[in-house]
Amino acid sequence: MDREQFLSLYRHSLAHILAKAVMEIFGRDNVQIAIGPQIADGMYYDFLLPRNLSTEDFPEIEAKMKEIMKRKEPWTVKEVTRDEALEIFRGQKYKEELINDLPEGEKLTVYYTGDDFVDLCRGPHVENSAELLSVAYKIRSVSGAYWRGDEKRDSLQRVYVYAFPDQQQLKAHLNLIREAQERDHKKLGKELELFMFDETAPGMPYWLPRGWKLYQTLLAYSRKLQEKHGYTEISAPLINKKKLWQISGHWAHYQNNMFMVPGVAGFMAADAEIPGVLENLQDGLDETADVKLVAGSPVFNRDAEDTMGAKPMNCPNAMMTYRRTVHSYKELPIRYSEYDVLHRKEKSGQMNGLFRVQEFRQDDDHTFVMESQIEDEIADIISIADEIYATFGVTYRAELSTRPEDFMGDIESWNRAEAALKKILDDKYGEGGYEVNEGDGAFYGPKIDLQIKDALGREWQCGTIQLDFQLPHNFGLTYVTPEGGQEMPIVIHRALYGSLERFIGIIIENFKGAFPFWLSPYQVCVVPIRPEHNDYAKKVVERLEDEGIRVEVDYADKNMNEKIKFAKTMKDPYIVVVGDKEAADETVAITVRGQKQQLHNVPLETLVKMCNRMNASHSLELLAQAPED
RNA sequence: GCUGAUGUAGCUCAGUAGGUAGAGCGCAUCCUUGGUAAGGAUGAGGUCGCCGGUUCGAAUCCGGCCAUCAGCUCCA
Repeated sequence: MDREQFLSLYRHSLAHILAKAVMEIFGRDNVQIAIGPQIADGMYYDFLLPRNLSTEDFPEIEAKMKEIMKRKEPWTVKEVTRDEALEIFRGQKYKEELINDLPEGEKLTVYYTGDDFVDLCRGPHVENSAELLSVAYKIRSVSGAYWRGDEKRDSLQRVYVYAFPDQQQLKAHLNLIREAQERDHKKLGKELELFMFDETAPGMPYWLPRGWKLYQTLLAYSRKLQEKHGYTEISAPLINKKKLWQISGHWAHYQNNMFMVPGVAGFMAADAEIPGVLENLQDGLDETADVKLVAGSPVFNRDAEDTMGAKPMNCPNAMMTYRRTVHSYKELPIRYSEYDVLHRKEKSGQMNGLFRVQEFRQDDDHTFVMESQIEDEIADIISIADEIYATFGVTYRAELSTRPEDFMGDIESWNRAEAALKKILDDKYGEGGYEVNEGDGAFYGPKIDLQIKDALGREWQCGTIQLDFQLPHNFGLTYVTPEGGQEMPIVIHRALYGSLERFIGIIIENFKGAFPFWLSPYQVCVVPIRPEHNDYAKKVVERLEDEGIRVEVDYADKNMNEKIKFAKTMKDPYIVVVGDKEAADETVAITVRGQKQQLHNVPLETLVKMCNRMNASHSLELLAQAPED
């Protein structure tokens, strides 16, 4: 048996033990058991319980599991028919549902642990609970989870358990988690003074001076790259009247995710009480409240014509920009890139540092093409993606999502578009070199998603390339064909960083805050040893700044160790110390981040050359010695 | 939105039989004039997330709200 099979065997078995333990603690008639699969670092089991669990329950459950294993009960497997299974699990509504959903005639297996616990399961399992005694496990957490992942169905309690073959491996895993916590971008963002949040603007980052330098560097890189590929940048209003959102379809489909500036219908002439006010439209009609309005209060009306919505996406305004004038087929493709601020209102509990915010920018683009240009254009986009991701040292994989059932447009266009996308992906990654999610595309067109993999092996969806037949239609976009007729262009939406905010969160964790030279907020920190060296330090700073190198310096009259400590805390790539010797020779002493040995007697011009070289090549590695030439 | 948890000085955190708060770092001032990660002394700094309740008295107990974290669901 290989490791994978072994892991699967005892993790599944342990899930049964967990379920049995919970049933014994709460009484079997008070517990509805759902499902208990294995996951990457252990397993979980979902329960419906008479009360909510908390961390205080963990020791009792863990002890009960151990107690059950110590009974050394035999496990027996039994093949049953559907009716027999329904009899066995009578009263367990989730099990009954699962059994009823299995295809007619399918053989079912049930596993008994001792003679008082049985679970529906494909197996295989251990033969005796005693085999599990050596396994290391620990309850990780409890969280809410919906039955079958559907928020309209029962809310269950999911008990997560770490499970490994032995204590050592469990410990190693806990260390990996600690490593991930150390890389946590929320923690590093604070330490490195990159960004902050305030409760008055949930999910909306404040970019601090250092973080903003990083942000601007990313933008500059994207701009420069895209300029080479024929992109032109635009900027458009952040809020538009509801009319625009009605045309684009956001008013009907995305309103709950939009920040609104409601129109004012007027002001209350007198105090009034309005009964039957719903807190949330989606909550149904059961919970209403009375709302008191005092005289003079404005009466907001979201349905008023002058209601404005903050844009959650750039597309509608890009359509407006295209529509400004008549376009010839000769102009296409037209590529409008933009980095405007977007707002998306999230349900509370969805925010997560920079990974999930309510205000962000994308490296967005809308390219207007003729159908015949799709293939070349997307190949070009992918070549940009290759370059960007390689620059950050991350690998990625592509996923194709195809026509859903509720698609819009004619099926012929869909087929041709999907064939074009497939051909590009086949050429690029080889057949089968990418995943296909049948029916997972947006209703307005098929899409390619790009998932990157970071230093800890975690995957993130960043890039997305989507074809759109719907918006050009809604906005009545056309171009003039060679024959003088009118044709609708197809729009390609694409972003490669995805959101700058999320991308920065990812790279903070990927690099553990020690950014490549070209990306570092400050690239060089100059440390004059004594105030009398400030003049020379200033000369060094000016020389570097002339070259566009980001430099910080501390001229204060204090111990140089304090200055060095600050620069190291901030993970500046180069710390340049200047004293008597350096001032006399016009050299610098460089401390390279992550390297103990310092570089002495480096001519100032050599330092300039080193910095320029790394900036030009966007290199991932820090030059750790002065180059020969 | 759901489940669990958290919210004390700028930061990291102590502080419960309920009696109006502490440390380290950071900051300010002075001394130290220094060659690669914390020199020394003194000092300032807190409506204990917000609102309400219980109590003679609440950082501490109870309720509501807000924000954040780990997940679920959704997503860039």
